[in-house]
Order: sequence, then C-alpha cells, then structure tokens
Amino acid sequence: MTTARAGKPMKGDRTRQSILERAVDLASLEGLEGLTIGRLADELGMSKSGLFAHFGSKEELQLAAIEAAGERFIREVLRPALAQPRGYPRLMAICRSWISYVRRSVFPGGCFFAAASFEFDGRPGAVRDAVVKAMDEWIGALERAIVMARDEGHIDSSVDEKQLAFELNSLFFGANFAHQLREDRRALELATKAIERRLEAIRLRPPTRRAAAARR
Amino acid sequence: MTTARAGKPMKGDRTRQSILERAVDLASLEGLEGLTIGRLADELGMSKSGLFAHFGSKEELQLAAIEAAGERFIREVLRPALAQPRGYPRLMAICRSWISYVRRSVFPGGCFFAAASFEFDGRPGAVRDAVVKAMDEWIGALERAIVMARDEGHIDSSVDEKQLAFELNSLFFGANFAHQLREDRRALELATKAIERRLEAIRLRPPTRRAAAARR
DNA sequence: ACCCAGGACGAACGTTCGTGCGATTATAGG
DNA sequence: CCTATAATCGCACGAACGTTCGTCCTGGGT
Repeated sequence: MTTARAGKPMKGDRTRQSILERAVDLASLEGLEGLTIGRLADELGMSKSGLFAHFGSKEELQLAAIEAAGERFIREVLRPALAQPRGYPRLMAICRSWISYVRRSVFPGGCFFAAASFEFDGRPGAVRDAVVKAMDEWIGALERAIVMARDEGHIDSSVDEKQLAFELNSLFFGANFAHQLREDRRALELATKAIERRLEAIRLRPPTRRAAAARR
Repeated sequence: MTTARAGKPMKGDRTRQSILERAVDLASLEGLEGLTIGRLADELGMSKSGLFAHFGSKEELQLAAIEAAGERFIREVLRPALAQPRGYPRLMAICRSWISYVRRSVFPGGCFFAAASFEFDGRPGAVRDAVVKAMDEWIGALERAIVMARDEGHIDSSVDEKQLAFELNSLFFGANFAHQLREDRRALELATKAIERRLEAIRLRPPTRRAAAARR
C-alpha cells in the first residue's frame, strides 16, 4: 500500500505531489512532450531514477500531470466561481475567474489546457484522450452554467448553450494567446469587454416594481 | 550563389522547397520542436546530413518552416479573400476563407500558426520572435480590413478594430480547437454563426432609394 | 568536352532521451 | 529499538537527438 489508512500522507505521496506541482509548471512552459524527466529531476534536486520510480513511464507522468493540472484549475478557477448563486451571477463569475486565472499566472506558461490542447490535437494516444476528456468536462461545466442561467430566467430562452459555450471558450483562448504570446497588455481588457457585451445582450432583468407598474 | 540569375531554380532550391513543404506538414502535426531532422529525412527518403546541409541548424529549419507556412497561408487564405472588394465583402471573405482553410485541412494538423503560438508562448528565442512577427502581421491584416470597412461606411463608425480583430481571431482559434481536438463536427458551423452574427450586428446597409424617399 | 561548385551521402561524434536494475538509505509500525 | 518495506540512488543501456566531417556524384557554365 502506498497510501496510509486515514489521512496521514506518507513520504512517497508528498514527494509525488511536489513532483507533479513542478511538472505541471514546467509543462505549461515547455509543453507536455518537452517536459523531460532529467530536467524535472534536476530542478527538484533528485535523481532521474528516483523520480522515475514514482510513475513507471513518461506517459504515466504526463497523465498524472494532466490530472494535477485539472485539480489546480478546479481549485483556482471553477470552485471560487461556484460559490456564486446559480444563474447569471455564476456564469459571469466563471468568466471573470478565467480571466483572473491568466492574470494571476496560475500556470507560469499560461493556460495549461490551452497549450496541451493545441499540442496534442494532431496525434493519437492516451495523453490526447486525457486532454480531450478534461476539455470535454470543462466545456460541459460551462454549458451547465449557461443552462442554469436560462432555466432561472436570467438570460434569453432562445440561447443555445453549445453556441455560447463555444464563443466564451474561444474568447478565453484568444485572451491567453494575446496575453502570453503577443504580450498585449490590453488583452484581458479586450476579452472582458467582449464577454460582458455578449452576456449583457442576452440578459433578462427581473422587472422592477416601477416598470411593472408603468406597464399596467 | 545558390539562386540562378533569372527564374530557373537550381536543384538545391527545388529540394529545399520540397523539404519545407513536408516540414510544415509535419510541424503542424508534431509541433515545431517535435519536428525532427531524422524523421523528416526518412519521410523524404534522403539522408539526415544531406537535408541538414540545407539549413545549418535546426533553428534555421524551424525559421524556414515558419516562413514557408506563412507563404502557404497567404496563398490559401489571404490572397483569395483580397480579391473581394474592400470593405464589408472583403472582411467577410477573410472570415469565410479562414473557416474553409480549416475545413480543407490546408495543414494536416490544423492551423500551423495556432499550434506554433501556443507552443512558443512560454519560451524566448528566435523562433518565438518569428511566430510573434507572423501573428502580428496576421492580426494587422485583419485590423486593416476592419478599418477599410469602417472607412467605406460599411460598418458602424464606433467599431474598434483592435477589439473586433481580437474577437474574430479568438473565434478562429476556437474553431480550430473544437474541430481538431474535440472533433466536434459542428465546430465550423458554430464559428460561422458567431462570426456572422457579430458582423451583421455592426453592418450599415446603404439606404435604398425607397427608404431615402420615405425619410424626406 | 571539360571542369568544378555544390548537392547528397554514410559514418561517427557527443549529448540527452526514456527506461531498467541492484544496492543503499530512510522511515513507519509493532 | 528493530525490522520490513518504501523511497531513493548510482549506474548503465539502447535509441534518437542535432551536428560535423570527408567523400563521392552530378548537373550547368565555359
């Protein structure tokens, strides 16, 4: 057994975790394929073989890194936004949280999943499958937030969640691109404006008492 | 001299060109760093050293590949659209041309420049600089097309070209992502709809004679 | 017809990649 | 404190990497 019965993490697990934190940072900079075991071991001050023993293969390391990146993403982006009340507030919170996630450099090389998506969109294998799964879950979460806003009557009932989720995600990736590669300091501002305008345009405001009275 | 005086390409130039065509295809699938000289030589049925001599270093090969990819992009995407009259028609033509460029698989691994952008957004060097330059030129061309449409009075005068170019480019990247990685068969349809709605909303139609008369 | 610049080659360099295999050290549980 | 076992290490391997070198072959210019 590598895990203790109750809550007390053993040395190996702690090491594994710290390896993965570094691995995720490095992969966001150099790519999941550019991530190298020797380099990673050096940065952590341990031997290649000692590090390697935790995973058994590079592919397993890559898969574990994707999972660790997913946990960080959920902790830093999704969970805080889910604290907002469902509907329009939560949808907007997710968008703001994503922009802030790039601004705060949660991953030093920009969005881990954007990088992984474009790196593996051209080759088959287990790593690609894991990236696809992660992105499907993310887009799914976005779509659910949109459906909720529609069900709550916060946005127009004709909104297609697949369409809107596609557009929002595109703007996120575009923001990451302009911010990280082009070093456009207005990138996040442009993205925020685009998102706000898109969402405001479909927003339904609960009728105020005054307006309701005037309509009679 | 490696180039003949007038128009007749020598053997070396022809070989170099065919190397680059393959290199660009391979790089769109495996990335510019994943592009390997041995693998490339194998696919072309020539020796590593013979191929290598054409470039002198891997970095030079990468830079040449970026340039070759740029030429293909201009030939396949930009030039056809520039045949349309300036203003709204040309702007729309560029957008349609981009979507069609993904559908036609001009690069087998999806948009070469989207892949390169996300691959090199985290590391310094000459290759990154070349990618940045290429993307700056592309975004610049997009912005110029928008400014023209504004100057021609085809779209609302309050349109910010930087804002709109950012949004359109984001949708292009998003389309590439959904199409290539997620294999969403409706990806290009979603992107097209988003683009059309965004552009239609700012479009100014020349007043018909009937409407002009009614206004008097 | 001759000549030679330059294109292509095979072999080998040193390095780094991912991966195995004992040996050695650290540590958790009785 | 002792000991079983988990964690880490040193070392080595074959393959592939980018790169260099010396040599052959050949097509174009005179």
